[in-house]
Amino acid sequence: MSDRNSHRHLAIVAPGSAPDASARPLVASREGAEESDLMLVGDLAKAVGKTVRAIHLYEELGLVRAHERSKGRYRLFAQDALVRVRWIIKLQNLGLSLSDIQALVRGQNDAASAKFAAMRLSEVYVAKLVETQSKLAELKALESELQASLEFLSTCHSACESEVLVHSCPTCERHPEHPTPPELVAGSRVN
Amino acid sequence: MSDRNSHRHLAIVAPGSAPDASARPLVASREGAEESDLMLVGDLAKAVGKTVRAIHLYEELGLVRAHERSKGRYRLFAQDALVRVRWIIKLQNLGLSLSDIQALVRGQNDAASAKFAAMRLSEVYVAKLVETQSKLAELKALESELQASLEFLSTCHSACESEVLVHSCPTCERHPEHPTPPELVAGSRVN
DNA sequence: CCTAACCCTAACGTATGCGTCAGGGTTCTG
DNA sequence: CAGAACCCTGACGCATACGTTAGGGTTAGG
Repeated sequence: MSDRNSHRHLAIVAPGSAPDASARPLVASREGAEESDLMLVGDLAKAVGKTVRAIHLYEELGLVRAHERSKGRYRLFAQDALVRVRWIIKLQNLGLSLSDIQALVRGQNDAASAKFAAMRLSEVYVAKLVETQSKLAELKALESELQASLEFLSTCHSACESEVLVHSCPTCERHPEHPTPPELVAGSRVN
Repeated sequence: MSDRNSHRHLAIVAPGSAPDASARPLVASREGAEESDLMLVGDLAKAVGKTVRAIHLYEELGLVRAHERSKGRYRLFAQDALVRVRWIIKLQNLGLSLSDIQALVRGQNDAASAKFAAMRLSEVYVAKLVETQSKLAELKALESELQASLEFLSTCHSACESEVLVHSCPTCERHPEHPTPPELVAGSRVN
């Protein structure tokens, strides 16, 4: 946590009309259940597990927006920025690049109606669901291969002698359960 | 497939001793069940779904080796190169970088015994198994979120009117099953 | 011998997602 | 008012895994 952020007050400047120049509490203390409305970029970053640089980048790309700026041009983020950045992170984990996300955001912003926006979003999510499911299948297959390989290799640990060299593995008879070694094992011995 | 590779013969040059300069069939036809022993880099690349450049890179990094070279310095790969490259690809899919794989290969080559090599390999595979399982968990969670989001969004499609603007979504009452929208939906509306 | 289709080496280019200065303000505490 | 701890805006740097171009041989068929 920003050690020194705990008792801060910043003056804001309203975005639309009257530039509220009067000092007003914006970033309150974090003690107990007391939660403030606005936060600095460092707070946002820490809350979502990203760096300040990353948040800056997202803003540059139009993926997040500060709710307002302090008099000193500090970015002041509202709570919904947390939701937004977490959303970005999830999309990244789903395999979207930042420019994919940029396109998605634009599509949402440009949508004439909520219904249309929902349709666009659905299209992307359907595609990603399919991709995710095939990734899942692939990873499950790899998981099985790893397990089979580890089982195979455990026999090497228990039944093989220290003098045996790798190059004689092809003629090894110590793996009754595995007539042929798993690919993850076979591949390591080729060269 | 290399369209023109189908009737090739290359003279080889032996690696160790007598440089067998006599012409000898090396890359045979691919028709029917006839399979040859050696292949050119392009054939290997196509067989594993990588580019020639990628194979070259793997060789540079010491991850694969051509069995021999033709008189004209063409790389001639044996069948086990297929096993090897597929192994490399699987390791990549498991999240190892090429230099991780390089280290792994060196570790295997340097291993004094088969048993020791097996132990080293096991260590890597155990770590990757754990990683893979947590990735699986993460992806499953994302899959569920996608499904929940799509279900939520389908209500938008069926129950929302075209005139409704996105900004009024926060007060929408059309989602009885979802008191609060899924994060993948909520995040798309913040800005 | 000619040519299409490959292959070789060397080396620079590319896209992504931040990391990392540099140079200079801002806030809040004491 | 001093100082620590942040924040701001550029802008260049970086690692990965190849892509691409350049310039030049090689193979095998016709």
